[in-house]
Amino acid sequence: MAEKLTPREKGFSEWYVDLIQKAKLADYSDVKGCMVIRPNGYALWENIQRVMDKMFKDEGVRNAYFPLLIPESYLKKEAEHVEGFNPQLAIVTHAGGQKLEEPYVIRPTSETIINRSFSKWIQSYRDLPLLLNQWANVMRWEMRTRLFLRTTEFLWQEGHTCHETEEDAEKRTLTMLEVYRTFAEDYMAMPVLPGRKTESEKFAGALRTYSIEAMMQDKKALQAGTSHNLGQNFAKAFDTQFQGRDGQQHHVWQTSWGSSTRLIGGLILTHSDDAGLIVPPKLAATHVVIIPVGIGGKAPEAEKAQVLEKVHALAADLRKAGLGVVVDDDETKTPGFKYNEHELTGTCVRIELGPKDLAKSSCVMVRRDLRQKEFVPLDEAVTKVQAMLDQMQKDLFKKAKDFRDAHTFEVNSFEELKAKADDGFLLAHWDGDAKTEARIKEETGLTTRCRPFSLKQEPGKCVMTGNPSQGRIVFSKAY
RNA sequence: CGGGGAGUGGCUCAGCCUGGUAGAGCACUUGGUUCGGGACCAAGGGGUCGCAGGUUCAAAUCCUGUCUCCCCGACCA
Repeated sequence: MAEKLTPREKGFSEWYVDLIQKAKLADYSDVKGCMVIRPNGYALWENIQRVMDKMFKDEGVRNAYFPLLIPESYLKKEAEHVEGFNPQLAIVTHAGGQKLEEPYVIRPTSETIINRSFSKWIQSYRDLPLLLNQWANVMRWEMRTRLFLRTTEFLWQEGHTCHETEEDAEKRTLTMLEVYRTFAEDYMAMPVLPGRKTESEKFAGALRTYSIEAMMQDKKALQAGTSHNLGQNFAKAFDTQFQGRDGQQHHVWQTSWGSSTRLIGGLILTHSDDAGLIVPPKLAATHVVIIPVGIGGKAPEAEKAQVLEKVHALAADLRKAGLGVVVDDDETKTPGFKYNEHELTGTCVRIELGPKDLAKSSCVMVRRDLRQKEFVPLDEAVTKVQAMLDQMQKDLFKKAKDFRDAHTFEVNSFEELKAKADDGFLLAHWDGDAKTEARIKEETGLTTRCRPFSLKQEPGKCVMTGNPSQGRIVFSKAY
């Protein structure tokens, strides 16, 4: 007997692309490698922005904006940086009907142009720390693209900070990594491993790169955010100096950190099922959809009016509680159609309300991830929805974490590593040699993700407290 | 750039082998009946079959060239 395969089992990639298009999150564009983010998809981004922006501000970071175009010479000032990004650049050579004397690069990231400003703004240690963030689009000409996960143009935030000491920069790097960890786990319900990247995986121009790594439902890793300690590399290239407490000139110590619309891809790949999208309540634009039933065609007008009145009263109560509520009273569609439609687009909770419920002063509630009907008295509806959303947020995280833990293994030999190459996260010892890393990738398709560690919040900063993997590094196939 | 696959109404695809001037399902429009898990019936609108050559009385179909897209790898958030 052949088992019936679910869409995800048949082809994870196809399921993913199909879901994004069916849920109306995004489309392919005619512009190669670029995507069109539709309102459903953009709503997720807006919520990510809203939450993250608040977290940044709580850390003392302020928003600013820098130009899209960067003089090519700026990029060339930092040798590793230009070498790393060169193959991925889109370059503007003509403008105003003329060939430009110096081409402009469409930003792949903004360290260089921001440092140009930093070097003008910073005079003294009193100007430090300088903590900036920008919400922007960037462009990287990738060989292969995938909706949300890797597109030629993408939306992101990039934070850039300047500090007086190396220690301050390192603390900031870790603090922002912790912000990403918190956001991923507490809001996206996506468990992540914070850790340090290897030399070969590090950001071009950085001293050290840290990342958070998540596991998707196909057991592949997704780098969901990075935080770099830039040292003085860019400060030296752009001559960003300040007069220190000792009266001497010093180069600033810098960090940069970024996360992108890729997070939306991570959200989908972590939680969604064969019925469609599942969105953690804390990031959902629509928490509740109320579907009035028994209101079509020949239903008595009085009954219909009664149902609709109750539905709108309930919607008002839920909105008053701060929830995103949609009433789907479209009479041209059947309830069954609507159930499927809202499951596809990931509405967290569905409420069905019809004459039968009205008679009992109750309603039917269904949590998106469980899809089980529950009868709830109308006067308890609001508190019940809130409890359901809380529980759903927790359950999604737990489910994802259990999945990751069940697919994380310690391996102690190359043979074992190779044998388990498709099984998830492999914690292995590694001699630190880039050649070994390259050979393993060549032979198994595995890449190093990060060397995990724990982070601890202390007043005003965040510090590394230990290595839970006993010096092991995470190998995994990755997006 | 290598290895696969595909280009036919808005979408998914059949037709191609064995040439005869284009079909289905979904979606859309109109009317009617429906409406508690993707409703049904009827009537409509919409495509010169990726592009360019060639063979032929005749090309979606055969030949040559070309472009594009998707999947797997190399690059990468």
